[in-house]
Amino acid sequence: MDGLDRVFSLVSSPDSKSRLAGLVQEAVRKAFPAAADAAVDLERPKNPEHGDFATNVALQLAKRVGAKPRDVAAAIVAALGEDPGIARAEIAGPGFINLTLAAESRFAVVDAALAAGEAFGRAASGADRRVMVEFVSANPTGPLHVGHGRQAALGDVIATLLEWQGWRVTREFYYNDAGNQIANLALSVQARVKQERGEAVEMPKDGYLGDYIREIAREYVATHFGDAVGNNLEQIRAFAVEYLRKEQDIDLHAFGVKFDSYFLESSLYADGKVDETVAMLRAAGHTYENEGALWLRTTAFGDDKDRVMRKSDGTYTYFVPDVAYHLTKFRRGFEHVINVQGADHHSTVTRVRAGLQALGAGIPAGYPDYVLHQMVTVMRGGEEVKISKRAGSYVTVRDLIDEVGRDGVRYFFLMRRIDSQLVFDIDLAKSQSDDNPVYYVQYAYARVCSVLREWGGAVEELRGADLSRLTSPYESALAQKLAEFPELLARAAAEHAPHLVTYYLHDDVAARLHTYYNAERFLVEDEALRRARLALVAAARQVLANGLAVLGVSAPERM
RNA sequence: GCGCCCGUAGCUCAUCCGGAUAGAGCACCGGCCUUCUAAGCCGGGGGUAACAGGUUCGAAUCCUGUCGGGCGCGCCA
Repeated sequence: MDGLDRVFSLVSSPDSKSRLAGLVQEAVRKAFPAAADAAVDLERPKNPEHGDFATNVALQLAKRVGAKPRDVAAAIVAALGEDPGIARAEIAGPGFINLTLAAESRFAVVDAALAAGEAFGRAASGADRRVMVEFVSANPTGPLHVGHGRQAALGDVIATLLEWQGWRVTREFYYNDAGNQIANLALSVQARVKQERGEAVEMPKDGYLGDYIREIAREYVATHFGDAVGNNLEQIRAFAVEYLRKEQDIDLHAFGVKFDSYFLESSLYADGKVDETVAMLRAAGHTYENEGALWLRTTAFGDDKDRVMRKSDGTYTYFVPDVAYHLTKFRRGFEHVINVQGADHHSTVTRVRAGLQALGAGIPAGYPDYVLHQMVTVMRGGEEVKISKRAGSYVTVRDLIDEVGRDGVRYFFLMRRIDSQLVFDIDLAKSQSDDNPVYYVQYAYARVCSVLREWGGAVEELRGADLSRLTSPYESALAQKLAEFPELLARAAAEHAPHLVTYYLHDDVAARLHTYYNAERFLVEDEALRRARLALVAAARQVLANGLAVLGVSAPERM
C-alpha cells in the first residue's frame, strides 16, 4: 500500500461521508426495493441545527414511490437502524433527513490530518491516469501580459489540483513560433537594428512598438558584427525569438510555474505534421477548393462557417498547425487534455474540435477540454492601468510581480471565478492589512505557528489527545470545516475551480481560527483540555499549509 | 446582426450539476484588550439575486425572452 492509498483510506475512514452515504443507500434499498438505484447525495447543511449531513433523497423519491416525502423519509430512517457513528437521524422540513454524527466521529479529522500531514487532502481518484494541461502558450513576440498571468496561475493550480487527485499531469507550453506575427516581430526588430546603426528607416506597418523591441535590437547589435548585419532577417528572427522565450522563462520562473514540456509550432512544419494533417483531412473528404484557397467543411461538425486551411498565397492559416498539434497530443497518449486560454480565443474551440473530428482519427467528440477565463483589468489608485513603459500597450506580468510579489499575484489571479472578469487591485494586493485576503490567510498561518511554538505543539505529542474535551460550538464548526478539505479539493479539481480553494482558506479556515482564538484560550490549567485545543489548531495549520501549497503560495511561519 | 461570458447588500465578490432563513469582506452603528500577534473578535442595520415569463413539492441556480456590460465573429494568431 503506497502513501496515497494510505491517506485515501484515512480520509475515507469509518466516519466519512462516503460510508454514511452507503448506509443511507442501504436503507433506501431495504425500504424501497423498487427504487434501489436511487442516488443518495449527502450535503453539509449550512445551518448547524440541521446536523452534520443532510440528504434530500426522500424528496426525490416521493413521486416515484407514490408516497408523501415525509413518510418516505420515515421509512428510510426506520430502515437505517442504529449505528455507532450516527448520534441522530431526524426528519425535517418537507422531508430532509438530517444526520448528526457522534462526537468522536466529528473530531476524527484532527487525528486524520495530523497523521497524513502534508498528504492530507490527497486522493487517488485520478488512478494514475495521464492528463495534459496546456497553458500560457504565449507567442514569443513580447513580454507576458496580465492575461498570461491569470492563465499561468490557473493552469498551474488546476494541474496541481489534478495531481492531488492522483492524476499524472504534464504541463505543456505551446509556442507559436511560426507565421505572420513572428515575421512581423523580425521586421520590427530589424527596423530598430537599422535605426541603431544610424539608418533612417520607418517601422513596418503594424510593427511592434514597445521598448523591448529596442532592447532586443541593441543586444543584437552588440553581439553581431559586419556591415550586412541589419540585413540578415532570418538571423534577427531567430535571435529575437530566443531572446523573448528566455525572457518569458525568467518571468514564469519568478512566478513559480514550471513546465514539463515545450512544444514548438515550427516543429510541426519541420516534422511534416502539418502536411500529414492536410493529407488526412483531404483523404477524409471534408475539404474543397474555392477562390484559390483550400477550405475545410467545419460546418459539418458544428462550426458556423467553413474555415480556410491554405490561403491563396499558398501558406497555411494557424488553424492547420493547431489541429496538427492537438493530433500529436492525442497520439502522445493524452486521452485527457485541458487547454487554458483567454475567452478572447473562444472561437477556436469549435474550430479545433471540428478539425479533429474531420480527421476521422477516432478522437472523441469533446476533445480537448477548454478552460476559458475572462479578461483582466489592472487598477491602481482607483484608475485603470493600461500601459507599461516596456511593452507599450499593456501591463506585464513582470510589472505585477515586481510590485506586488509572487504570492499576492498568484492569489489574486486565483480568487475569482474563471468566467468572471477580474479586477486586479494593485493597492489592495500590496497592502499589509486584513482587507488583503492573501495577507489574511498567511497571517492566520503564521499565528497558528506562533501559538503552537508558544504552548508546546509538537505534532507527535498532540496526536491521541482526548478530543472529547472539545465542547464549544467554535470547535465543532472548525473541525467540520477541516473535515471538508478533501471534498473541497476534489470538487475544485473536478470543476477546474481554484477560486473555491481561496474562499475556503479565507472564510472557512482563517476566519474561523481568528474567531476561535478570541473565544477560547490556550493557557488553561487543564492539561488535557489544552492538548485537545492545540491538536485542533495543529490540524488547522496542516490544512492551511496544504491549501496554500496547492495554490503555490508560500506559508510563512512568522510575519 | 450572430456566438460565448457576466448582471446577487452602498462597494468588491461567494453560493449556481435545483433544496431549508441567499452568505463573506469593506463601509456604517453599538460593544470587547490583566494572558497566546487588537494587523483581532462579538453584535446590529442593509436584498424584488437586472427585468418578465416557464418547468418544479421547491429556482439566485434549469429553460425562453427583454434590457445592460465584456469578449469574439479575417485567406490574423
